[in-house]
Amino acid sequence: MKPIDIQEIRSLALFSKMADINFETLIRGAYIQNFPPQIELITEDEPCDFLHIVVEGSVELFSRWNGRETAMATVRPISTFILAAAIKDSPYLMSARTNEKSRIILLPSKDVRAVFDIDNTFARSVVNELAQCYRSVVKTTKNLKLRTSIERLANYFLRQYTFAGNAVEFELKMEKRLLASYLGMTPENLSRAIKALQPYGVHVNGSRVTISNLADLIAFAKPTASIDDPSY
Amino acid sequence: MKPIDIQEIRSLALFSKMADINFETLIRGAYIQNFPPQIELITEDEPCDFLHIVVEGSVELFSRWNGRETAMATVRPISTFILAAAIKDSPYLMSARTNEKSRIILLPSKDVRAVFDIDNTFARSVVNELAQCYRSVVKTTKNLKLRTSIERLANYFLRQYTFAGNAVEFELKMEKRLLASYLGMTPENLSRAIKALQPYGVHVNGSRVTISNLADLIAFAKPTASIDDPSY
DNA sequence: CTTTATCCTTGATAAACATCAAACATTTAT
DNA sequence: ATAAATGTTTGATGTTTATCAAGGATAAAG
Repeated sequence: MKPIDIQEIRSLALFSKMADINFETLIRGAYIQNFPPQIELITEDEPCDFLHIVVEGSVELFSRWNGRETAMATVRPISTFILAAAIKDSPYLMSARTNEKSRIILLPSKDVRAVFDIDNTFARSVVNELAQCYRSVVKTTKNLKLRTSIERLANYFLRQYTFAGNAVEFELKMEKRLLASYLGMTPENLSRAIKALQPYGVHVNGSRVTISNLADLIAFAKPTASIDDPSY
Repeated sequence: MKPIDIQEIRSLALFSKMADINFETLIRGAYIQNFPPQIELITEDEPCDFLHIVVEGSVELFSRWNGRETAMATVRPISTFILAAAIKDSPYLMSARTNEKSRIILLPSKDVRAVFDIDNTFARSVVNELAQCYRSVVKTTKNLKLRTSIERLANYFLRQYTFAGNAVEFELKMEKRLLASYLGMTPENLSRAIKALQPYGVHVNGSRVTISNLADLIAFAKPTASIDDPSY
């Protein structure tokens, strides 16, 4: 396991512009922990004690209601999660569990709020991060309400294609049942949705995805920046 | 039509704490306009020129994709909308239209960003507003992914019951077809969902809703703060 | 390497939800 | 007040998606 590179944390957009002394304050109170897979890190409705930073591995944000559960997002290195709850000192709206062995930095949310109160640059970085998060969830809502499950899958593949550097062959980064939950469908439905995309030149073998007819897939999926472009 | 009460705007959480001189700057550049019903105020994917404040009437935020359309939220006086786009200087993610005759204040987003850059108190208010917006959309996503359409309607009625001051009789604040879209269903399906709630003591006559058996409705709807409490 | 557990797929079925068309109600405009 | 336009409800039907059960593949554990 490689050591934590504090400079890498420092260079995150959220922290890169703040005063050294305030960054020091955050780091001084920080914990770093290694977690095995499938550990529930936080539970929704509980008070927010820490701002989390995923340094290695990956974390699933999910939510439960009435015995049902749904995946909300996957957080990968290096990024923070539950910033809104930490700043507002509100209960978590989502739970989080490790998907794999993960290293997590825990910043006491009390410290985060204290620094937020005195460091104007940090406060502005928080604005940018929150605005980004907000827009991301709005895109998710649009995706859910405006598209069928097959359309959501097709556009997911196209986003992964772009993320992989316009590679027509790439690996799924999560288990299919997790992908299904993330896309708002059952695993069985995902299996069938994959089949339904074959006529558009998409083939999935295990976790390997091959797009053999990009034009057809795009014509079917009709991707749009205001839903599918993460930087938009 | 009553005149604009600047003090009322000033007292919004977003503006109440900022320096007078900066509030002046915002107001100096502001336009106030009256719009008839069904006017499209902003269109998604267009650059964000103004932060909007609804002073009278109501505005529907909605989104289009591939010939489909869905209602995302309704904005009522007095509150702002599309703050994230204004601060980030990013294109709108949603379109907006007046639902009824409405008065809207338009603050040039350039001014908003300029004041944001110099007024630290305002920047912090923006954080709070954005965090609130973010959490609100997360709740919407949970509502959509974890509940059936009938469950969403039942919980909507309970939220309105609470909003009306625990009144078991209240008026729907929007057309049913808009409510249907907001809840992620068709108008036909909403009609049937209303019927499906009759056994739980919910009766709807025109726009008048009567809850005759609150306990039964709650038992069915299973409301939870982390989805249904707007202040959570 | 074999066993065991977990995940994935498939088929059959059921539930949820959408679409279409027509009747009915309500609102708006003349 | 009346006609026209728009919104709502209902019934019939079709599509989409979920559930249940079983078999097959894959990966982890002994």
